[in-house]
Formats: sequence, structure tokens, C-alpha cells
Amino acid sequence: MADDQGRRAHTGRRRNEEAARAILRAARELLERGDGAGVSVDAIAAAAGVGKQTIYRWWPSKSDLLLDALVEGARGLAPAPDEGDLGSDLAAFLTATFRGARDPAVAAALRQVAAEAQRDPRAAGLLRSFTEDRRRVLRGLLERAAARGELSPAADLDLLVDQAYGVLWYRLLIGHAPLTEAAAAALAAALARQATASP
Amino acid sequence: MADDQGRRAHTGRRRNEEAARAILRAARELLERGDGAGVSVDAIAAAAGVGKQTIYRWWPSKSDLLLDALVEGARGLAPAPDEGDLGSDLAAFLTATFRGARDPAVAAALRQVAAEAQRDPRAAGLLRSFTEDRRRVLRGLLERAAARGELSPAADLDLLVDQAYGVLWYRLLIGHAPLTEAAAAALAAALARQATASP
Amino acid sequence: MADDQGRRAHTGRRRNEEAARAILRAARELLERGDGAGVSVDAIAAAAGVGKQTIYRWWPSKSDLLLDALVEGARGLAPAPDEGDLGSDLAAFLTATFRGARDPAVAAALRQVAAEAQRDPRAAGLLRSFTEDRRRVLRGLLERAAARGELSPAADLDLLVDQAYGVLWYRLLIGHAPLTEAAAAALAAALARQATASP
Amino acid sequence: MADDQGRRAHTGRRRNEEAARAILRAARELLERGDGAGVSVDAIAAAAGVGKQTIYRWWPSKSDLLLDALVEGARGLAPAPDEGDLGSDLAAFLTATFRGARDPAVAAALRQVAAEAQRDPRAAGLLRSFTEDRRRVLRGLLERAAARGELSPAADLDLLVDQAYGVLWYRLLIGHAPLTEAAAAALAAALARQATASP
DNA sequence: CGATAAGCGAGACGGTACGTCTCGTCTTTGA
DNA sequence: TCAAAGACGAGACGTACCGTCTCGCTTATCG
Repeated sequence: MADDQGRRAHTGRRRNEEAARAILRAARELLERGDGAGVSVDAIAAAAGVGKQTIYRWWPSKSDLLLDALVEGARGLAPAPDEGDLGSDLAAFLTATFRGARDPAVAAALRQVAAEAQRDPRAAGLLRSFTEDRRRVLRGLLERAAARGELSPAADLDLLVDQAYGVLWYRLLIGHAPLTEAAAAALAAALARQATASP
Repeated sequence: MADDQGRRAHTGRRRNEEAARAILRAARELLERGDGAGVSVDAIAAAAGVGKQTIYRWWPSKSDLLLDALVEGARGLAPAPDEGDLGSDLAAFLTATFRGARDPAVAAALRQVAAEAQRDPRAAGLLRSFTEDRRRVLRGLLERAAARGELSPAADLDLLVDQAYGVLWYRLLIGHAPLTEAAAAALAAALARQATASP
Repeated sequence: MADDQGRRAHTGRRRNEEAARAILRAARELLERGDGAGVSVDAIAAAAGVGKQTIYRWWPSKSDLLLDALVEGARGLAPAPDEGDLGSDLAAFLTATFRGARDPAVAAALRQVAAEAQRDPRAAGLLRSFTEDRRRVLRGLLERAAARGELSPAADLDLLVDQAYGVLWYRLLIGHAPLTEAAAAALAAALARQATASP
Repeated sequence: MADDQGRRAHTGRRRNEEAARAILRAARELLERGDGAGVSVDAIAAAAGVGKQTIYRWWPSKSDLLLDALVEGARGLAPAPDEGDLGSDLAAFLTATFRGARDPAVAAALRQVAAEAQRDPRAAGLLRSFTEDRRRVLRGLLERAAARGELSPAADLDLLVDQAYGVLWYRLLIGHAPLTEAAAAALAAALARQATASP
């Protein structure tokens, strides 16, 4: 399906990065296409023109692959702006983050990985470290605002982070409301108000 | 596994409520026991001493069963207090809600159902309506506070609800932090501050 | 309501003999068709319109299935004649036996099972007991001749059996010469001569 | 596994005979060790401390390698004696042949190659020419006896050869009886009797 | 004597088949 | 007359091999 014209060149005993890329691309395409249908490893392998073992050589399980496909898609999504103002920084960050998660392939991958994580401890670990990383970025943004004295002393940074990503995941997984930019802006404003309000 | 001593009595052509209860009980036990291992319908049927068809007679799919097991466990958890004060109402509600979701069987069921919902549209619908119901309760609480004039005109009730349940689900599914009562209280205070702060 | 040509009727909790028959039939057809190509379980399942698990429910491994397909095909091949004369009894038996083994499906099954038996101890056991059974029939024929005093006292019945089946298997597996009826007759005559010759 | 002390010296652009020998040795060791388990090319390569390609450079397929390992082991086993007497010549030849095939590595190789031959036409061809060669030796022995006038005019030389090797292969592949020297002697005597008996 | 040719260990690659697992549907049979 | 028992079709999972390919190295041979 992916690259029909021309076989991939072998790379001998070295990992074939092109094959790895084809796998990730196929994974993302299938995630995007099949709406939550559940993507099979066989399908990914076939779409990438790859033996199944080549997938399992580099990714210990389907979850790892999906997470990588997701990270690939989410690359560069969260630059963590620093404009000197909590409100605008938050708005910029959450808007970008929501926009990234709105990408169909990214959204599908996030959802599938989250689903795997509920069954497979290994997937849970992967997802945990992925989210940990994202949390740290947002927390850094908040810490800079705190250092500038913008936040009320009562503000709980971790709880703020939980609220921001909580809304994201909640909407993503339940699907009761879209991840619009307006929603991101409203959430940013609300969190800024909460963080600056005196107790 | 479940009811060793004594066979269940047949009830003729009427639904055997005792069997249904045994199924739910077995489901909850397996959810609780198998830490995220993924519970199979066959396992539930065997544990309940029940034919698989008896399960599918009353629940159209595994997700429906798990959701019922969950609701069974969560029964009465959300009384939506009305004490006349936003802060204490929110604290009471969130504390009770977090406590309910902390129950191992309830947590496991929520996680499994959420996982199913990412693949199966039917499960997604079920989860959606389940959460919709919970959202409505919390929104009612907020609306009453608004009617009492406690909220800033800028407060976005739906967004507040998303923040509250977002934190719950986010912690539940990612597992980076526990659903303690302290967390519930802190969240309640933060949301109250946000809702009452002037823009 | 075993309706339209094609679908098999379910048999509920009982083994579906029709499905088993379809599996054996498909196995024999594929054995016959694919000249030694090696028949896959998936192919058999697909050809029989059956889930793979249904095969593995009744046959613990591919070898068992192939052996059954073979026995099915070889049914009634070895009536062990008793006409009161060693020469004609042997000729009749070997001719019938060779004719049976000349059937493409039977030959293919024999060869495949023999191949499996060289790797898989379980298959080896199966093949052993299959051949044991055939040996016993031929040995009975020889014993009756011995009881009639037709054999030299020096005749070694087991060795005669080994010679007869040895030629069969040797030709079958190496393929250097066909299992013609003339060959069976010549072998019968040679063995009779050997068995009756005085040391 | 094979050569622990010291790496093999490179031979530059010349074929490294030592590597070839290590491969054959590893193959024979694994055949002997793994009781019918089925020896993989990867395992042989690893045991010989050799790249897989080095195997495929010199042997076009696994069967070729196994057959070579076998021939290596069976070297000099079949001198085709000529003592001027059918009985003793046959006994000497069959005893030596059975003894050779009793060697665990030789037996395993013969069995594995025979197994391959049932699936792979190339392996079938190899096995065929290997057996053809052995047949010719035994047939030569018989022809000399015939030239000496020892055989009955009714004797069918090819059928005698088939019986001798048939018993060998039959016992080897089915495993119902061992390839003892006593069996070889008995077989030789029986075949001599058959060949000399008047019709 | 330096360039070149080939063998070598290593191991990734595309493929095929294996045997296991679970889902949701179906029918029989035991109480 | 139900419901337990469990077989069934479907299809994904992760593993084991096969025979091919390329890399980076080493050594003999040839210009």
C-alpha cells in the first residue's frame, strides 16, 4: 500500500531506517483511516511491506509501536512558549497542544495506546513516561510564571497541570466535546484565573 | 469459583436474578483481582457458574456488562449535596466521587470500559451516556450555586465539570497520582476559587 | 434449518461431525493437490470454512490431523485375505496395500506424516502406532500360513513384514520407483520364495 | 560452542576450509544432540561461530548441508566387499551399512534429510541421488554373485536392493526396531535364501 | 607494492506457518 | 422449560525458521 514503486534497498546488518519509517507511516495511516477499529500488527506489516518480525524486532509490542507512531506525529507540538505572561503563555501552549491532539492520527494513536495501557502494564509504563514528559513541559511554564510572582501562593502547580491535561484526555477518550482552539483558550483563561486568584 | 456451596435454584422462564447477580459479582471480583490483566467473558461465566449465553442474554456485549458491574459498585456514590455553599458542596461531592473511584473493582471496571470504548463504538456510547449522567449531577450542583449568585458571570460551568472529571479520569487512566481525598479537597477548593474569581 | 448450500448447521455443544468431516476432506484435497508443497493449517481451515481453533480443538497438532486424513483415506485397504495359500494371500494383500498407497492423497499424507514424525515425537508416536497396526495385519497373514505348515522353520515373520513394508515406504519416500501392482506381485513372490525356502 | 579457544584465522579471499569443517561439525553435533528436535540453520551458524551467509555460500540449502554432514559421517562405510560368496558379502555389507546408520548423528541426518525431501523437491533430488549411489554399490555386489552363478534366474536384483535398503529406512524412520548387527545378519541370510531359492 | 577481489562474522530483512487466545453466536442436554 | 455447557467462525497475537541481502573487516593475489 505504502511504497509500491520500487523495493526498499537492503541495509545488511544495519537497521533499515527506511523500513522503520515505513512501519510508523503505515501505523499512522491505518490509525487515521480505521476509526478506532483497532489496528492489527499484520495490517501494519502488510501496509508497510514488511515482515511482521521486523516490527517485533524493534518494538517489543504493539503498544510500543503505536506510542512511537504517536510521538512521531506529536513531534514538536509543544514548544512551551515563554512570553512573560501567564495568560498568553498558557493560551499558546494549550492551543498548540489541543491542535496537535486534534490530528486524527495522533488522536487515534493516543486513544489506542491509552486503551492498551489499561490492560498491559508495559503499555502503561510507556504512556506514563510519555505523559510525564508532557507534564514537565507545562509545569516548567507554570514555574516560570510563579518565579515572576504571577501566581497566588495557594496555587498548586501539579493540580493545574492535572486539570489542563485532564480536560484534554477526558474529551479525547469520552468524546463528549471537541478539542477546539476556543476550548483551549477558555481553559487557559480559567486556569490563569484560578492560579492568580487569592484564596 | 464464586458460589461453591449449593446450586442456584432454577426460576423457570423468568430471568434468574440470582444468576445475574452472580455474574456481576464475578465480574467485579475478576476486575479487582486481575490487575488490568483483561477479563474475558469466558472467565466471568466460569467464575459465576453460568453459561456464556446467560451473560449475552442480559448484556449485549462485554462492555455493557463491565459498565453494569461498575454502576453496581458505584451505586449511591453521587448524592449531589446541597448545603448552600459552593465550596463545601464541591468538596463533598468530589470527595465522595474520588472515594468511589478508588475502589479497586470500580477503578478496574472504569479503566476496562474506557479501554473498550476506544475500540468499540457501542462501548463508547455506553461510556458516553454514563459520564453524561455524572456530568449532569455535578452541573446541577454548580447551577444551584450560580442561582445563589455565588459564581462569577465569567464562569463556564461545562468547563468546570470537564476540569473536575478530567482530573479524575486522567489520574485513573494514567496512574501518575492517586485519587486521595486530599486531592479531591484541593481540586474542589481550586475550582471554587476559579468559579468565584472575577475575570 | 440446514439451509442454502454452503453454511453448515450448528450443533450446539456437541462436536459438529460435519465440520470435522469437512476438515478432513479439505486436508485430503489439499494434500492431493499441492504436490508435497506442504499443507498449512490455515489453508485447511480456510478450505473447510472453519476456524483454526476448531481444528486444534479436535486434533492436538497438524500431524494428528494429517494422520487422521490418511487413516480416513486408507480405510478398508487391508482386508488381510485368507485363501489358504501363502503366495496368493501375500500377492492379494500387497497388491491392495500398494494400490492404496498409490492414491495421491494417501501417498501425500503418508509422506507428510513421516516427515513430521522425524521432528515431532508426538507425530512419531502416531505414525508408530499406525504402522504397528498395519504390521499386525500382515503378520497375522503370515502366522496363518505358518500354522498351515507352509513356512520354513527358519522364516522370521517380523523380518518378512519389515521387508514388505520397507519396500513400500522406501519407494514412497525416496521415489525412485513406483508402487505398481507388478512390483507388489513380484515382492509377494520373492517373499513367499524366501519364507518357504529351506535354510 | 565448537571452537572456544582462539578465533579462527582469516584466509582472506580464499575459502576458509576450517570454517566449512566447523559448520559440518556443528551440524553433526546438533543433529546428534537434539533428538529429532529439528536443527535450524541459525543454530548451526551460531554453534559454528559462523555467519549464516557462509553456510549458504557453500551449501545451496539446509538439505545440502545436512546431506553433506551425513556423507561426512558415513564416509568409508560401504566398501562393498567381494569375498566370492553371496552370503558373507551381503552380511558384511549390510552389517557395515547398519552400523553406519546406527551412529546417532548419521541417523539424525538421514531422518532430517528424508523429512526435508518430503516437502522440498530439491532435497528430494539430493536424497534420491544419494540413495542411488548406495543402491548401485549393493547392486554391484549382487551382480558379481550373479556372474558367479550363485543366484536363481528368478532373482530380481533391484527388488533385492529395495528390500535391503527398505528395511534400513523403514526401521530408521519409524523406529519400531533397532538397526542391530544381528538384524543385518538375519536380513542378509534371508535375502541370500530368497535370491538363491529356485522359483 | 598498492589496489582489488573475495571470503568472513554478524545480523536485519520479507515471508510463511505455527499454535494460542478471545469475541459473540449457536444448539444440545441436564436438571 | 430454562440455563449450563461448550463448539463454532473469525481473526489477531507473538514466535520460529527460511533463504537473501548488506555491512565493515581481513587477507591473498594481480597489475
